[in-house]
Amino acid sequence: MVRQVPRPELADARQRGFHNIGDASARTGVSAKMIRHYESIGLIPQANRTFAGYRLYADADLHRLRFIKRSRNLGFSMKQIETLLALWSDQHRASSEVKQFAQAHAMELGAKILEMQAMQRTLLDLAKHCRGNQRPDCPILDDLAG
Amino acid sequence: MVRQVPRPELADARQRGFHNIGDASARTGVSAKMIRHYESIGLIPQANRTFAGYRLYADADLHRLRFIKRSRNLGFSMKQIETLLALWSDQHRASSEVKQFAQAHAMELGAKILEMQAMQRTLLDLAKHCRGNQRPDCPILDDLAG
DNA sequence: CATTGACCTTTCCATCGTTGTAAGGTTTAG
DNA sequence: CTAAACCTTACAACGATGGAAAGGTCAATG
Repeated sequence: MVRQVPRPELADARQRGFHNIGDASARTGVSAKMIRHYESIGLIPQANRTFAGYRLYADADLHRLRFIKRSRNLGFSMKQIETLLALWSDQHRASSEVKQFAQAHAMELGAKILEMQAMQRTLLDLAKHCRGNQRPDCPILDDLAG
Repeated sequence: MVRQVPRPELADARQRGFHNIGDASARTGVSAKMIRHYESIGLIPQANRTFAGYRLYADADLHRLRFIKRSRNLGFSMKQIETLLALWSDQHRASSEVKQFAQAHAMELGAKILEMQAMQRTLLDLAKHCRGNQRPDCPILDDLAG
């Protein structure tokens, strides 16, 4: 009676095209830490495990992780990425929906940019009026003080 | 034997020009919550108290709170504000020190602005190539998917 | 076969600035 | 006297990430 392999070991899984979390991290640029985190908040499905408890990722999972990574690079929040992922997997959604979503985010970014530019302008303006010498009098602090 | 007033009551303190935390908040735009927080992290000195434990603020304290508020509005971090407050109360520091500090922060802001502008450009570019109609095909998601 | 080092696991904590909540004491106006 | 509006502290949460601890597993050595 030949005993069956007692556990689907990691090496087996790898040969069948699965990746452990370190591999997945290296291939997607998402840290193992964050992969686990994304799983915990439901952004990616619960990973299959080896009998030893190691997470296993198929190529589709890596694909999803790269999608998340790219979205983060564009400044989308986790909540927004949740929406993007839903749109991505919804074959029937209208592209206008996605376009609107992207444009709305671009607007948000624009608002933040304007805000920061205003800060920067004020700062540079204050600095311009400051002698910047050895003397203590400084319009920058004077302005902050009101 | 005339009993002395057992506690310096709030009303008394108010008449002597002190403000309770709600007052201070209203007059500075800093929430009571944050005033307490700033005290806990040492950004402002521990407030005097009435015998009942209510915090009391003098005008100088309000001044300091407004300084903090304005600095926050310019995007300085708490740590940076700590430095600014130190510079503010240092009568002997050179104005060049303050100017450099302000300019350094302006540079930081500039870097973040560039980053967000790049995100925005990419997003708008993607959106431009998306039809935005009833059909499901969408270059935005295609790009995010890689 | 034993050890070692590189991996993996979970759990907890920290960051930063701000807000919310809960449970209780104080003041003030009616 | 009571109710509303204040105040107090202590704790938790947000969003995204990193770090550390304590322990199990795997692969390649000796």
